[in-house]
Amino acid sequence: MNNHANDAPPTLRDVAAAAGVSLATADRVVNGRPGVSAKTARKVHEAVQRLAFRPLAAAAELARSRSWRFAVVLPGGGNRFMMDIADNVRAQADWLRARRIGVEIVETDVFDADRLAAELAALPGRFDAVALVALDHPRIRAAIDDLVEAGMAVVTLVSDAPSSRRQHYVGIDNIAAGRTAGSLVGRFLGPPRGNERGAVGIVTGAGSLRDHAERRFGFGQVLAEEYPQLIRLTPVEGRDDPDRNRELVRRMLADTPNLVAIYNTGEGSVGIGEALAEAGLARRILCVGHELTPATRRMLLDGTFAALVAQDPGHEARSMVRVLHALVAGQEIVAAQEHIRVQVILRDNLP
Amino acid sequence: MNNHANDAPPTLRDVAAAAGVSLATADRVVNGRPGVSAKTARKVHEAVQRLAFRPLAAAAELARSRSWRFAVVLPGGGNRFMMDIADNVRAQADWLRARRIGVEIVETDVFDADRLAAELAALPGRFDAVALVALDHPRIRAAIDDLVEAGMAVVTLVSDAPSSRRQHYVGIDNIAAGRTAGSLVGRFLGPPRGNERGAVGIVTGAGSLRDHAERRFGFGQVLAEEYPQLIRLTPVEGRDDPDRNRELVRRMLADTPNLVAIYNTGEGSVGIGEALAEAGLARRILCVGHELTPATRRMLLDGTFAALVAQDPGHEARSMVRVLHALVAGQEIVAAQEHIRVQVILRDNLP
DNA sequence: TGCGATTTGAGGTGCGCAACTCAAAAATTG
DNA sequence: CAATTTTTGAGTTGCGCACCTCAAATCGCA
Repeated sequence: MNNHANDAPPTLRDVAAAAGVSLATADRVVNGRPGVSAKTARKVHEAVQRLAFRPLAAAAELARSRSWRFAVVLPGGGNRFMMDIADNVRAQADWLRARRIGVEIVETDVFDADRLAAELAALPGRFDAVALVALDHPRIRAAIDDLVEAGMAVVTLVSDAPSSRRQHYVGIDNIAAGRTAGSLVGRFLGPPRGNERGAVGIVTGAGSLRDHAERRFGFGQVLAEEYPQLIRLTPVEGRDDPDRNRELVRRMLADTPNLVAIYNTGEGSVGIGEALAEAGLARRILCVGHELTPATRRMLLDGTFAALVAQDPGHEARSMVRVLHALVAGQEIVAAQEHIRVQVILRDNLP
Repeated sequence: MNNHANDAPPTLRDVAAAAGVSLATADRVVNGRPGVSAKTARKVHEAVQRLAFRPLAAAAELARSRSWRFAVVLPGGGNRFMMDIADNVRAQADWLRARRIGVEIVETDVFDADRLAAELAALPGRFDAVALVALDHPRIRAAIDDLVEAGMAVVTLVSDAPSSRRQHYVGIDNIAAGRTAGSLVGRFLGPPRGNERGAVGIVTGAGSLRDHAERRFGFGQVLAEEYPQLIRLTPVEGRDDPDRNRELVRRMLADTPNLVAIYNTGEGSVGIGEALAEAGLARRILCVGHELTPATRRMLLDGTFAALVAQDPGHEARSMVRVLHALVAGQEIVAAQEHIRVQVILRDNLP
């Protein structure tokens, strides 16, 4: 199926010759510079098509000789998953250096809209592009739009702000993630036994982050549609904090004798495991949570958690950098490569 | 935590200056050319460390001005998953051209060891590197070792030949994949009801491909350890052919009144779905299979299959090319990026 | 026809590195 | 010590492209 077996890839010089124009003109057309008549431009474009010309990536990059500065705005406060992302960005240091890309990680309180907005407003001029964990808040949306207005490339990370003008979102479909968790809970519990209706507890981080809200929504959807025999308890907010989660689950266990499962939409699952262990109910109440951390890995192995719904922080860190680079350098984004999967992790397919 | 805020990355020229040697000497050391005293080499290495020097990828690639030819040896015969891999390789055409990499896809009968070995023996000279779906056979192992001996980079794809000297394997851990399928079947079936012991049918492709054998092994392991109440039927071989599989499952249904689940280690799941539909047993017998194709996607959506264990052919195609390129160009392989995940796909997290 | 505006060609420079040559300097040897 | 070998420096070339200048050619229009 190969057309031109002729090995050496064509250069811009070849294109110019094939089009019957000078190198300068071919260059003007290919790089969209002005001062070329429509007719000549067409000749060049045809030659590009015919020869399947692609500028050699290395030569183009070298000649352009630009360097880039990216900012990555992450929530501070020891969130394990966010630390994983930061570590994975740092792990790319060599790769980034070799491409003249400088990345600065900015830690901030993403729950404080004013603070985050101020942080964002300080970025233009100092950076060419930003990735941020977005808070779904009008002020943040406006701040993002201002960044785009200022000519920066902006991508959201992990939690999206779809109504803003951000160019790209690096993260999972959180409704699908919630639905997946719902299906796992429903199927793992199995068909109802007799007339007893089991109750399912929902532990969540905070109402203001879009990702958690979407997960709750997807989870509720599946349970309502497919497993109507299950009673969904009102979600309790533990702000991703293990200690708060422990306390909340203690109370949940005390109040709900028919509790059969717990779903945690966010971090701090270890608190849930502790509360269950105290009550001697580990492995007797089905638990499904999110994200693979040392703590959740342990609880998956010991059976406290039956499954995790996860996204790969390494993939996200690499994808984010690639996307930012493609955006600022005007390159194409390989959609399939940048699609972040909703992973189901059982004890048996732990990475 | 940044050390040298000084923005512009150091060049080899800077390294030479810092080490107090000439550019030529610095170049000799960095590129491992002979004729440099140990003492001088040390000085240069120290300067490289101190300045955190990395050759600019674009400049190095441009200067080397080499082109590469890769061969990808895939099984012919319309296997959907393999076609997906081929398509994903072709989809990288532009990316590959821009890096002077030519890829040729070679279709062959990987089940025929002699034919495959002959095909492999013809590669040296014409190609710099090979990726192949390996048959676990002494003759193939020898053929792979010959390729490596001839100086080619060799990676196995999808099915490994660990005892050969191939430099890398691009694919999933098939034992883990089988275990995952086993856990899904066990958990989805739920606790035993009364004294009835359900039977689990196993449909497999062929004994000679290592990937299928490993999946059967992992599946059997989990069922034996965790779900002893389930009876495992003797695996039946359908050679990944839907028609054969349909016939085999027809017979299985006739012979096994207590059949509760079917696991297919390979392709051709659609035949299983058809046999179940004929018998009016779709959605009543739990099915778990492998790989996401149009057919399995449909059966996942209509509930015939409860889950799929999958690997991402796009990821594998891209990873394979990256790894081959890194191997021939002497670059580093980013292990985390190249790790292929064992994915669990439910109706809710379909990509 | 002649004028100015537009289009095109020719050529140069630099990006950072790999790879090479040749001569000079230093170290090693008999 | 001289003769040799080893090490080092200085310099060149080319990779393919982006980006620039300047002059020549062509065009449209009055």
